[in-house]
Amino acid sequence: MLNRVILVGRLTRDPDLRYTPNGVAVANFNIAVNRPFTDANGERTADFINGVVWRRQAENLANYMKKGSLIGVDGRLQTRTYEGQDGKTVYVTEVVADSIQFLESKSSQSNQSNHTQSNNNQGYGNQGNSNPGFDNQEQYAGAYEGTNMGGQGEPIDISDDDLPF
Amino acid sequence: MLNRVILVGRLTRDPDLRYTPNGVAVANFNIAVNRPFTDANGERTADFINGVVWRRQAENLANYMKKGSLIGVDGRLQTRTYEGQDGKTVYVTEVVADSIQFLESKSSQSNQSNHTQSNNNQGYGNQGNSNPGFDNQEQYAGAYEGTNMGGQGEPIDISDDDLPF
Amino acid sequence: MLNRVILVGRLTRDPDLRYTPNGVAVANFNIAVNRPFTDANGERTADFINGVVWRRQAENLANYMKKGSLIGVDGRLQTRTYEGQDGKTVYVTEVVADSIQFLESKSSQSNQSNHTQSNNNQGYGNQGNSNPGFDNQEQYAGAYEGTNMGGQGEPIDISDDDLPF
Amino acid sequence: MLNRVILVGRLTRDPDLRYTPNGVAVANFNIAVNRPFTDANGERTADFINGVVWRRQAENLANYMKKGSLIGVDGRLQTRTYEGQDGKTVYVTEVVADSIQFLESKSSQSNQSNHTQSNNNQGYGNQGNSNPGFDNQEQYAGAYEGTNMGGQGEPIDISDDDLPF
DNA sequence: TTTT
DNA sequence: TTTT
Repeated sequence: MLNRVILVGRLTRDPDLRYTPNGVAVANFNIAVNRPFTDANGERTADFINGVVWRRQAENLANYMKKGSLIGVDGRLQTRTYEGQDGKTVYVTEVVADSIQFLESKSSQSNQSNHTQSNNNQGYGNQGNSNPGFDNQEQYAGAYEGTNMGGQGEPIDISDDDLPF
Repeated sequence: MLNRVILVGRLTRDPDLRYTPNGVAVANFNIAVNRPFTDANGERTADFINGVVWRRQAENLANYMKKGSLIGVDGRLQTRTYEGQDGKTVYVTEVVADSIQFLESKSSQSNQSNHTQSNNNQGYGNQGNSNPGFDNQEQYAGAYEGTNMGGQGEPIDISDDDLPF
Repeated sequence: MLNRVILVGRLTRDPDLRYTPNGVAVANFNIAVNRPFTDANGERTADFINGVVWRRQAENLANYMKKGSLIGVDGRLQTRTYEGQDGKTVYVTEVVADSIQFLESKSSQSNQSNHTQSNNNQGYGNQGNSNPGFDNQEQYAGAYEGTNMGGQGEPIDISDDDLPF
Repeated sequence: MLNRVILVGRLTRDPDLRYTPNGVAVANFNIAVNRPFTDANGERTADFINGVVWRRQAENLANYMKKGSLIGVDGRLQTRTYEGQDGKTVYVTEVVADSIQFLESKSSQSNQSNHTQSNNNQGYGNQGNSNPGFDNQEQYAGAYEGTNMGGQGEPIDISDDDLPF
């Protein structure tokens, strides 16, 4: 059934990249999407939305985006439940991203310190081919991702083919 | 910021219509949106998504749709928190509908009993004018709503103006 | 870049199914999407939007939907130009469907004559396997398609696996 | 009926701001939306999509965005026809924007000359109140618009209330 | 348990 | 705490 979510927002923390036992990359993230209106107290508010993305796009997200980065997300809304530490069922609603567009590169962001390695994706030698044979149409969605390493303060869309992996 | 959700799904229960202290109608609902694929066990699964809709559309939803009805939803994704009965913070993600399209009328549904009044919207004398001066553009979104009282088993889109209130 | 279109509308004519020289199925269609408001003369109007869909979904669309059928479309907006018969450039904007949801089956529609074969998809012996090895993720999108051969006047979502090809 | 389009792209020319005889602002624009894949020749291609936006957002678009600016668009797909100079009917498909998000301000763009007044919105004394009483919910959509006059090369979302008109 |  |  029709199920489509499109968001533009800022990462509220660095993406959390992990690998399944089978070596498939998956990144969890949370973005703040500012509301177009102020609340009763005249404060601007935001919605804080959880998302998940898989495979190469997960790795790209973790490698190029960090807390504060602006991204566009095109995906589906999914729900799941799990048992909380207190034994109660917890209900989760999150966006499973089909594609993520980088609207602002790390290097175009101001408070660039880089002495802290906030990137939580270090040293998995098998990243490059953790997803062999990923040559179907879904790949194209992956190419939504753009990035920009030049720091000229401007988002650029580049193809997956141009990314360094 | 861009925040858009579009869903087609079936109500998992009758819509829950209430009124704010100021007399503004608001309906909560939950829809099952079938996933386009089967899970690991070959089972078709669904996402169960909560939604909210306001004013006239809330009343229309409660009046014309019920558990099992198929609807289309166009809205925004919002998050909020509240304190659970155990004092813990509960996180809620739900769709705030800008417009709802009725894709199947009550009368076109099969197990039509109608001896049970499952409709939980009875006898609020102020419904009709609970939203005076609602004559702005947002009204047009309201007109997304279609309904169909003839029971010919076919969705019809009609304007708010054609609805009996 | 983000590019997403979601529509619900009725086919203004039977889908036009063709095959590329390589045997890939492609269906062109046009849907009327009713506007949520009336025009200056109080008339309800519609937008008439062209769409294209590929492969198995093209065949399903042609096989199960016809003029008047209600469908949901999730896709991308694309533009192209061609040279008209008068030598002038013609600009085309159309939706390339990633997935199509059948919201009303042929059999649930009223003026069912069936003595005319309005279906323009006849006798291509190779349909069934015109797309061998179509077993990637894009397939799941295909499973958005539902159909309903029972004629009980109600849309049903079934998996591609349940379709007779 | 459901009709939703979401795009992120760059203006291919300066927005064209005009006023109706009644003094209502309307801006036409065209954006290039890069496709996520390369064509048969390995070239990256784009779709060139026409859009329209009304009232305050039209004025904001013309005042703050120019050729090359990156914007997000949330709207509806509409079609219309007109008679061409050769007497033939021309079919137009365009996006009517409900809201536009500024993802890059003029000042954050590099080739900033500003000695040419590319802004085609000059001196209409009635702009400020061309839309009296525009204080309904649709206004909030207007607040999607962000801009950024500081030139720090970073998109900012601000409320309509913060805009200098 | 929040971004700018 | 789930629809068909």
